[in-house]
Amino acid sequence: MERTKKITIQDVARYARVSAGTIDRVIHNRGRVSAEKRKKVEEAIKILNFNPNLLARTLALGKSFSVCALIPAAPSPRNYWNMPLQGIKTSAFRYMDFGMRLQYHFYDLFDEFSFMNQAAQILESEPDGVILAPLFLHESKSFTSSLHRKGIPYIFIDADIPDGNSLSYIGPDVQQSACIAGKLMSTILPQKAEILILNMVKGFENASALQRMEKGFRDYFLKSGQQKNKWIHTRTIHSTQKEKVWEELEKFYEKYPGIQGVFVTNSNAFIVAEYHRRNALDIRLIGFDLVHDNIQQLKEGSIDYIISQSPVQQGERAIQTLFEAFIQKKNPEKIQHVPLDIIIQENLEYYIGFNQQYRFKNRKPEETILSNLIITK
Amino acid sequence: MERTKKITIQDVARYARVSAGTIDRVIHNRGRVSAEKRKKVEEAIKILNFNPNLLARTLALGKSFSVCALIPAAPSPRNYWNMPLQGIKTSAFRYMDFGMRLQYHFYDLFDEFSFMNQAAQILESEPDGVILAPLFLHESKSFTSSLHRKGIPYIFIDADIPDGNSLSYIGPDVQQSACIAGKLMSTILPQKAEILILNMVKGFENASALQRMEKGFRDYFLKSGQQKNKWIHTRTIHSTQKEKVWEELEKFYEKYPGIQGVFVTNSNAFIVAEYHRRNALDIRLIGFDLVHDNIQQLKEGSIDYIISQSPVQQGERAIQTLFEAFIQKKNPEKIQHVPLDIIIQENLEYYIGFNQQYRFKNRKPEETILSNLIITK
DNA sequence: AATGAAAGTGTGTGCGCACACACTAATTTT
DNA sequence: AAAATTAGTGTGTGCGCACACACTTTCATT
Repeated sequence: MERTKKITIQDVARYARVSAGTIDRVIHNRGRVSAEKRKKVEEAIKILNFNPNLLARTLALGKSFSVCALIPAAPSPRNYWNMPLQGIKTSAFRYMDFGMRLQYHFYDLFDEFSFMNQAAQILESEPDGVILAPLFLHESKSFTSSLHRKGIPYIFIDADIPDGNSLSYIGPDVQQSACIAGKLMSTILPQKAEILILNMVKGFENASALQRMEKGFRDYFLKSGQQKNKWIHTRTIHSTQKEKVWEELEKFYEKYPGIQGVFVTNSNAFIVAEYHRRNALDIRLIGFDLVHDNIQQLKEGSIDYIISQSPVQQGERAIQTLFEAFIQKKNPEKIQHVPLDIIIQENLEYYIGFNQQYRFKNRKPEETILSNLIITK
Repeated sequence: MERTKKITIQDVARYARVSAGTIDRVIHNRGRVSAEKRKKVEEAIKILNFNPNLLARTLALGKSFSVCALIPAAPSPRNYWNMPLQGIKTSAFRYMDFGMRLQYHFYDLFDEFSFMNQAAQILESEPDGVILAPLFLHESKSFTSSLHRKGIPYIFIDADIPDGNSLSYIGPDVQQSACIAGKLMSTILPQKAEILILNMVKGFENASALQRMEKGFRDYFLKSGQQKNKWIHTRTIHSTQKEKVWEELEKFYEKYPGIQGVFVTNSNAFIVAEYHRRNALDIRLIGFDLVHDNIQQLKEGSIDYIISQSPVQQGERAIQTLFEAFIQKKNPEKIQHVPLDIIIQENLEYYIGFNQQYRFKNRKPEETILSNLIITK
């Protein structure tokens, strides 16, 4: 714990034989510096390897950055959308003293209007940055173009809308994750098999993601030369309600009784798993995301593989990216893919434990984040 | 970017009708405060929800924390040990302004003496914290007990030596990772099969880890009721030299020609993969860690699965943990398991890409970290 | 009753930086 | 040629905190 010294602006000033003010002008390109001294200063900075102290800078500026997160509401603590939220919360909490202020805006997964509503609120509050999960394609596009017009940077998480204007996309490579699903499916099915790709969406969601998902899955079998042995169907059920889905499944299985494997393209695999279990169907099942019900079904063997797309990390990286952009003036990578984790019964506990660590670290952030906020001007 | 205001020590002082100095005394338990005022202050802190600004505090203290990392040297950039190092570097860089000073001490993976040598140097420099990969059991124990005596906290990464004194262990659950290997192996082998667990160690390494590894692997087959159908051998080759290993392998395969799957318990699976390829042996292979040669062999199909134990993250979390312990006075979790990633040909690219992000973010940290260091007292 | 120590409290300075302001010297304007 | 700009530079203050120090009050000691 010794007292050490980094090069400070004063050291540079002494070395260049000018005052700290001049150094400051050079650093921030504020002009009002003669060419001669500017050169001297730049030299000194280089030679002494001066790096402004981020703490002092932030403290002196005393600015704060408001960040809005626009994500689906998690109706229960077990819901998938709690996980990115956890990541966002913990990370934002960490950067609070740096002036990061976080506001959540939740929308109803099944209600475009709630999305638009919240989006409008965000636009009104004129934040410095936005993190959003663009589940509704059309509405998201409209929202982000408004943000772009206002010069407010935004980050997509979970799903991408490649529009060239977003600060970054943080999430899985959809096509790739589907390809992994294909590989895993092929390891648990016989040579010849009939497979179902099952989409469950309420209605008007980001359809291109579904297409890329399907492509990735089919591509695996194509690339590995199995397409002749695999008969792959695709079905989209426009609901995520248990009864409705079961009904549709019943119809489908009646028509295609030979199905041996199902790939569910979102986090609702457990609904299918339950159906299989109830009807004593021996069908392999692969799905996404470590939500509670999926975990249960994996434990009981009704789901074979779960692919997890680091949801907590997505939230963390989003905040981290904004922090770096605002405070450190970094230009982030346009695309930040997150690890895709393959979960089976045997490693399940460790992923759950890992998430709990996050939950633990994050005991009471929301009060502290918001109650401290007093806007003075 | 508005100007916002958090509760400051002055606000609390006004509220409690005392001076800032008194608040400070209460916060730091420095005594010299009457019971009456102490109570008032504590109340005020609670009511106003005062959280000292970490930036200002760090700035005012001006202390720095020296951290020593004791890990194996990475002879080439492709070496496994570069990955934890990357994580350590980037993370330490991030906390530089908080006073974190990092020093690397590398030891030869095959030379206990170099370990002891470096360890002695560390003890002499009396750092505030130590991160070490305890590959040599005996030497590590001796080193950490010295650290303990001196009151220097230390963190194990990669492998654990449960001694009750370490600040934390950050790494995989060895037994669990082996269990996953078992599961994966069982998906790619026929019902009845003969399997080899292959250890490759130079000599006097942390043997308990090997034992737990073997136990985890065998346990899987036990738990899943396959032990009667699987004949599992264990061999330990006391070398990691290609020729030597090949020689031993040849002998072994001659004796047991029925081997259909090999599980290599460290990052040297590629050596075995090459042997299989050269001799056109159709043997399934599972190993650890995304080192270059393993990646190659996975691409070419000579390795079937690679289990990766988030090496970069290990380094990051280690630094992060020390930061939190020093700056935020947090008590870290004693055991921090990292995610175990299952890598196949199809998701390989994404893990590599992910690592490259780190490498990119980390362009020139070492100069900056060390050259700024001037110890004044 | 005088002295001193100890307990209790407030003030002032510095951490490194950003920025407003004051000041000087060199131009330009009239 | 005097006045008014403007370019170029240094000084001072505050961000929120920790800590040294000065100061006041209390109470034991002689």
